[in-house]
Amino acid sequence: MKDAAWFEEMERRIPTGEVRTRFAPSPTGYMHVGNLRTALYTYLIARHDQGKFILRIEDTDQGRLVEGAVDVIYKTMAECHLEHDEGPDVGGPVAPYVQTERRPLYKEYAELLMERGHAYRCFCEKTESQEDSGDFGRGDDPCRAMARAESDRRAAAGEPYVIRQRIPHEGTTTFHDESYGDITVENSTLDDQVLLKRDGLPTYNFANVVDDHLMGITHVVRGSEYLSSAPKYNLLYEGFGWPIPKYVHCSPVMRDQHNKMSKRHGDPSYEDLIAQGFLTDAVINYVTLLGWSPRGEQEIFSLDELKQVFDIAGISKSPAIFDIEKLRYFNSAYIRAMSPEDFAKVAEPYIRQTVTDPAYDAAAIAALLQQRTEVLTEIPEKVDFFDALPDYDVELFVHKKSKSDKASSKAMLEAILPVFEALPAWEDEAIMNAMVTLAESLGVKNAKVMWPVRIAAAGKAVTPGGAVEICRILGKDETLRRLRVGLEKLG
RNA sequence: GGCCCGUUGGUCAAGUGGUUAAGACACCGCCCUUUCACGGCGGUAACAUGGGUUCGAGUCCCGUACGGGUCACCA
Repeated sequence: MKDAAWFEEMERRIPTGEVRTRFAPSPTGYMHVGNLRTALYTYLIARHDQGKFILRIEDTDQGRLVEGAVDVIYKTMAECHLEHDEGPDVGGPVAPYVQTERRPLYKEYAELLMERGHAYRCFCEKTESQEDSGDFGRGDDPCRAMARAESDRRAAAGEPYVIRQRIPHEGTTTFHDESYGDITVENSTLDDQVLLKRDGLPTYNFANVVDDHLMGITHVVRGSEYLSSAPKYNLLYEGFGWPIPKYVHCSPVMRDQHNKMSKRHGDPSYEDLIAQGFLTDAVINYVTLLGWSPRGEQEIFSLDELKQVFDIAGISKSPAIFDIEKLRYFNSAYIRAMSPEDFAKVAEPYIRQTVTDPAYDAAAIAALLQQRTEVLTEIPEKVDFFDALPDYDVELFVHKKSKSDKASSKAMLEAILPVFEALPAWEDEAIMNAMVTLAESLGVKNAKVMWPVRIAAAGKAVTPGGAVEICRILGKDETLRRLRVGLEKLG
């Protein structure tokens, strides 16, 4: 064990005088929505107070490491603009930021705790069944009462052991959570949890306390599943004589009344949502509002705005059900708010999935789509008629509101065909004028001419943009061809 | 099962003893509109439940029900 000077040196390194929060994922795969929300809250709490946001990788479970998972974390956080001030890739004053690289530290602190009587070695066989292992911690672990001399002797002899926390049998422990308030539990309900595993690596609970303290973390933000282990954390902090950070426990994000969002149930992760055509900013905005509410009535917030207005007091205690419908609404709002150029850029790959003819201008099509797109993935199907006129049902020409039927549609198409043919310039205004003029001369409403033109041009009832825009983009020749196809269908 | 937490419309939620119980999504209706959409206006719809405390309770206390979490050498 290190001497007092070493521990003092560790204390001196700890940054003070600023808000410091950390996002501490374990690299087990993709970023699920609950994780993203926790990361977001953690980030916003730091940024709101001009504090530091730290990324720490919790990889103490050797059995669950997933290759490439750390990269997914970096990538997702960068995409979401959750830039961290300290972390494995950027360094910082309390490096390293990966728990397996901090391995020697935990042993020192576990021994310090043992020195102070708040922990002890346990030489019992590792139990496989959960029921058995549960029994141990309640205080009847025979090793708890073992004399220190014997413990030292067996350890020196190379006998494997774990280090357990010595929880008092009597009394109660109270901890304070920023949103749940004070919570008090009987110490007798707490178990002598393992601090240092047989493999020498710390358990999550122990590594967290040591790292959070050594990294100067002021706000511990995490899921509410850790609420019940919080008393044991307090006992640990007290055992070390360390200040207790502010706890912010967040309720889970649910898929329905009974189940958390989970990959197992087929619920989307952040990556999935993006693949489904959602915009990062919309996802961030929506997820932030799942379990947190601002003071006013504004709902659309940029990340910068969130940094200003986010406050811990707005975090709710009860679980929130993820509603993809509302996400769709946010997404459409974000799409509509984009500049036409930006939207064209993100929409083009989707447009080109079905509109492969380079003669059709993707930016022009994007302009039609922007006001009526909820998710990007619905774009290909919306514009597939440009490449190939669908084999549509002739009944589409029947439309009550414009008083169109098959006979009138046929008459209108026959009448507009020569007018279109004679048009010198194929532009919106000319196309519109042609149809309006025809309608006037025939004494019918504009819609009566425009309805069949749009149907014939697109071959579907719902289209992005009206008859004019569609004809313009199709070009004169193709429009005329399609109008003739329509006439054939109408007999 | 023990312990802990939670419970306002279908969903997200405001609300911190006195309100006609906000707002948003979804839904319905109307208007606008060359279709759809967008937009505008309006509407349906909630304090889990039983006891207290109080002049007065969604708000405070106790019980009940329901839901969730936790009880690993996982995080």
